[in-house]
Amino acid sequence: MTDPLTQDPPEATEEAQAATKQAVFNAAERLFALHGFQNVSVRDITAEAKVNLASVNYHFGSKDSLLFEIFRKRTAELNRERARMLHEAAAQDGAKPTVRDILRAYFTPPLRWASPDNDRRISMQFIIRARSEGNAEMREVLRNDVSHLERFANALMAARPDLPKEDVYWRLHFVLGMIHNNRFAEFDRLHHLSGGITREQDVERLLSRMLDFAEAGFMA
Amino acid sequence: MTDPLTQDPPEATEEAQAATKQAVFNAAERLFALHGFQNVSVRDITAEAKVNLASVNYHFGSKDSLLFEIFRKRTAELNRERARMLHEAAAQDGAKPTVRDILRAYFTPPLRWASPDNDRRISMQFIIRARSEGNAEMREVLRNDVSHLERFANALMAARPDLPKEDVYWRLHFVLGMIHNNRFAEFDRLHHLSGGITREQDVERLLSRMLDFAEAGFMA
DNA sequence: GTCTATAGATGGATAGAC
DNA sequence: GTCTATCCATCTATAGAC
Repeated sequence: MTDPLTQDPPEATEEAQAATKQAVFNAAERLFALHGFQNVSVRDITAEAKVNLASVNYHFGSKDSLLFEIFRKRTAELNRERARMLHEAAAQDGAKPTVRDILRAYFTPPLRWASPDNDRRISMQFIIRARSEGNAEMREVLRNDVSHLERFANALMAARPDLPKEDVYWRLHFVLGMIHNNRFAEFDRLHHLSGGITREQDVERLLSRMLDFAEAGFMA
Repeated sequence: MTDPLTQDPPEATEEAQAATKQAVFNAAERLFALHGFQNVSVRDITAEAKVNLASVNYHFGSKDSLLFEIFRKRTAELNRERARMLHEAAAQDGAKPTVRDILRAYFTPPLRWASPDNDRRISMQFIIRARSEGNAEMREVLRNDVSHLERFANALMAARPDLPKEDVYWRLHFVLGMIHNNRFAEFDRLHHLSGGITREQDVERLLSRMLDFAEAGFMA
C-alpha cells in the first residue's frame, strides 16, 4: 500500500467531504426552489456547487434521493418549530390555547422563514414548491405524515368544542391554502394587481392580516 | 348528419383533421392534469390519443405551444363564467352586490367544474396545476392578465368602501389561496387526516363552507 | 475520494415516403 | 395530411483513470 498520508493537501478526508455534500445540498435546494424539480439537472447542481458531476450520485445516491433528503429535512425542521410554538402557547394559556394562538403557531414559522432577510427564505420556497411538484414518494410522505396536523386539528377542536369536527377539518384545509399560496409568483402577481401598494416585506403586518382573516373565518 | 352507410375513408380532409386535433388536445389536457407537464411526453400524448407521433407538431407546432393553447382556452372559459356571474349579481342587486355575492361569483365556476360528475373536472385540475408548474410564457400571462381580478377587486372595494384598499387586496389574495388549494392531492390528504368524514362530493355544501369562511374573513 | 469520459435511455422535433 | 423512421440534444448514472 502506498502511504502518502502526511503530505495530503488538507485533511480532505472528513471536512472536505462534508463541505462538498453540503454545497450540493444547498445548491440543489436553491435551484429547485427557483426553477422547479424537472427544470434542474444534476449538471446544473454540480456547476452551481462548483463540484464534479459525480458528486450527487456519490453523496446522495441519485437525484431523486437528493430531493427527498432536502424535503424531509426541511419539513421536519419547519414542523418542529410549529409544534414548539403550539406547545408554548398551551403552557402559557393553561393547556387550552385560543384559536388565534393555534393559528399563530401554524403561521409564524413559515412566515418567518419566508421573510426577505431570512436565510431560510429559499427553503420555504422549496417546501411550497415540493408540495405540488414532488414525486410520488414525497407525496406519499405528505399524505401519511399528518401527525403534526393532527396536533393542530385537536387543539382547534378543543378551542371550539361547539363546532362539528367536520367543520374544523374543512376550515383547517382553507387555512392551509392560505399558507401554500405564499409563493414568489403569487406575491408578485398581487403586487402587480394592487399597483404596488401591497408589501410582503413587513412580516409582522402580514402575520396580523392572515390571523385576522383566518380567525374570523374560524369563528363564523 | 345523414351519413348512414357510405364508404369508410370519407372526406377526411376537414372532419378527420379536426377530430385528430381535438383528440390530441383532450389527451394532453388529461395527462398533464394527472401527471404534470414535465412528466408527460409527446409520445405519451399521441399514444393516449391514438394518433401518430407527428400530430402534435403538425397541429400545434410544439409541445409547449400545445400546453399554452390549452391553458389559454381553459382560463378564458373559466374567467368568462366568473365575469358573467358577477355581472348577474350586480344586475340583481342594483349595481352593488354584497361581499358574499362577489365571492360566490368567484368560487362557483371552479367548484362546479371540479365536481366529480362534471366533465370539466379534469380541466379544473389542469388549470390549478398550470398555475404552479407552467412555463415562463404562461406565468407571464398570469402575471399580466389581471383584468378579471381587477373586476372582483373593484366590486369588493365598492361593497366595503370603509376598508383600506390594501386590506382588500390582501384578503383577495387569501381567497385565491383557498381556491388554488383544491387539488386532488390536497382533498385526499384532508380526507385521510379527518378519518374520512370530509366529503368534497357535495359541491353546494363545500361552496357554503368556503363562502362562510371567506365572507367572515372579509368582514373582520 | 475525486473527476473525466461515456454508457444507456429518453426526449422533442422533422424529413421524406405514401 | 398522415405516419414512419430517424436525427440530435440532453439527461441520469456509472465505470475506470488518477
